[in-house]
Amino acid sequence: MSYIRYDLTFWGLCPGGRFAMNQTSPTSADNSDLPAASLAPPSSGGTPAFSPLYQQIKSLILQSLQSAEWRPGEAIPSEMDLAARFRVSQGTVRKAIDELAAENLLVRRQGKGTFVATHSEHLVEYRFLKLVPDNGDTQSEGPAQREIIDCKRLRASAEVARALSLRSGDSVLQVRRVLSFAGCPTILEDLWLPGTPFKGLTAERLSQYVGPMYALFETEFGVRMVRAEEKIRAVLPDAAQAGLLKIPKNTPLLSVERIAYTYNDVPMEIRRGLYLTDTHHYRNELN
Amino acid sequence: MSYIRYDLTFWGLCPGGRFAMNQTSPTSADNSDLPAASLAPPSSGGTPAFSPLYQQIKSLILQSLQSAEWRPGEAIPSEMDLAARFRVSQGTVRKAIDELAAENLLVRRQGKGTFVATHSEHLVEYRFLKLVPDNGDTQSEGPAQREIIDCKRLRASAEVARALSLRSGDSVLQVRRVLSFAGCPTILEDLWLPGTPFKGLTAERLSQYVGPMYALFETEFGVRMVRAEEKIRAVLPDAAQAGLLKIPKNTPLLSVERIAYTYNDVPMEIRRGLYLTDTHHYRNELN
DNA sequence: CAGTGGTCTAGACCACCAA
DNA sequence: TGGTGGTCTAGACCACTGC
Repeated sequence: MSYIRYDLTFWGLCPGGRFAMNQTSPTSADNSDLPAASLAPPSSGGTPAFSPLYQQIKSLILQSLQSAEWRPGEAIPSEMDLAARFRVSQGTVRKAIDELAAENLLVRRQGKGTFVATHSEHLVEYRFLKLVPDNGDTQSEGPAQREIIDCKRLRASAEVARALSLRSGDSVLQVRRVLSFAGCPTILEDLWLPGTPFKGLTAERLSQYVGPMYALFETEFGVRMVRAEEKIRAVLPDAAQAGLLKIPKNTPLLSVERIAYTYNDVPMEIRRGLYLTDTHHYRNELN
Repeated sequence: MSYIRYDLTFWGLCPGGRFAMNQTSPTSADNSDLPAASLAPPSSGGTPAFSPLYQQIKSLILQSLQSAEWRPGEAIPSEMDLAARFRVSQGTVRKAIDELAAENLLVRRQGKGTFVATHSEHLVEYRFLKLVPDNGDTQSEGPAQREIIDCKRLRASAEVARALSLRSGDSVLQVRRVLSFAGCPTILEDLWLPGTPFKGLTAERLSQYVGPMYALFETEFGVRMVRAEEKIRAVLPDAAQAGLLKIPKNTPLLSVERIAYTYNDVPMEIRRGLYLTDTHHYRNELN
């Protein structure tokens, strides 16, 4: 395991509370039986590297998520249990969980517990797909029909390698598929996955799986997508693309280039979608 | 003024704390000198209408923002002051402010205070504009050159009226402008504003003002945009649009239809942008 | 130095859920 | 009925800012 950023000791860099003490002269506090990674001394150069307790707790919870101590859909220990485990107050654990819930890594359910977020929850939950029908009625349209056009292993181009933090020439999986709504081809997607984490992924498994692709990644490969960035442009299709979407060549399309990340900002997927926007639109909310 | 939703009395609908009491038999608690709107009895039908104290505080703060008791850029009273004013603990005020800060209505600055968010802060802060240069360097590109093409008053079409919650035929202001980066026309915007709140807005004032348009709305008309929704499509320009952007007619463009809202989800602007995406892209983050 | 937001604790009670 | 998250309070101390 790797140590998290800043100190994990409870050695006097906490602003208040019962662990607070002189900032510049840490004493040997009662931290003999703290969780594993708590031995890095306070960083002694440059920035003070002050990290509040709840951030350290957040990092510890994050590590447990990463190491799959708790799996997607499962409940994590109660706030009181975690408070006892980390030897902090419930309020501190609560604040850590609050942030993780705000980032959609955890889901709180009153009376039941706190659960690891998952893409498999509601079968029609395409969390990262922001294309919606113009009438807004996602229900009547029903789930998308999916057709795998292609699925092959190849060597990463320089561009793909860079985006996925691989070496140029490493094995990657390339998938092309078409999504249709009400029989109408609407989305053409090309995606690239790093070969190693997705060993064993084939066109058959992709075709047979019911539910979002990210749910399959979770259950079959233990890869949970947590966050994504998209770059959107307007483009015209080439001949092959126009053919697959069954549209004239001069039809403008939305080009959506996505990079999806697992925990710790590790990129795990590149996806380039071409969206037909005559009956659908990309919906976004600004705050 | 209008009463906020649910009860504003502290009459026994608070789950815990010193005001907690039997939920079904509110007594005459010591609330003789509470803030103004605190006389609505607990709603006695349908849903229980339970609203936590901090939500009620949040609503009260929101009212003060709406009524311009504190103006954009100004500091609001300290947490302790607000706690005294509302007769709750600092922690409760803090939670209310936390949510408002998360919604970008307030900005916290440690050691200084809590401030009403504003669009005029950093001169180059186009908060709702997500178009960025492909190289990511927003600085080198510099601020956009703006040219007002047209600015006139007319009667609202049915469509515009509906989106702005006006009556068909009400006065609206229509503006067309072009934004250029490094001399290159990149964005063509048409926008519609309700006539009454923006009485006195002219092409001259738009041209002369330095800074984001939303900053002008704030300082000159007291209209603060808080939130927006966008619908994005790929389109081809018509002849006039192509001419203004100086592009061939078959250039695909991003069509970005935005509705911007003030406080309380009141729509105050429709904006339709055509974005040229050969050197720029629309950047979005998914969580 | 005083004032502000930020962190932490301890303890109480409430709403919701499942058994 | 007991356990979980949710709310509220009171009090302490810390970090940051500006006078």
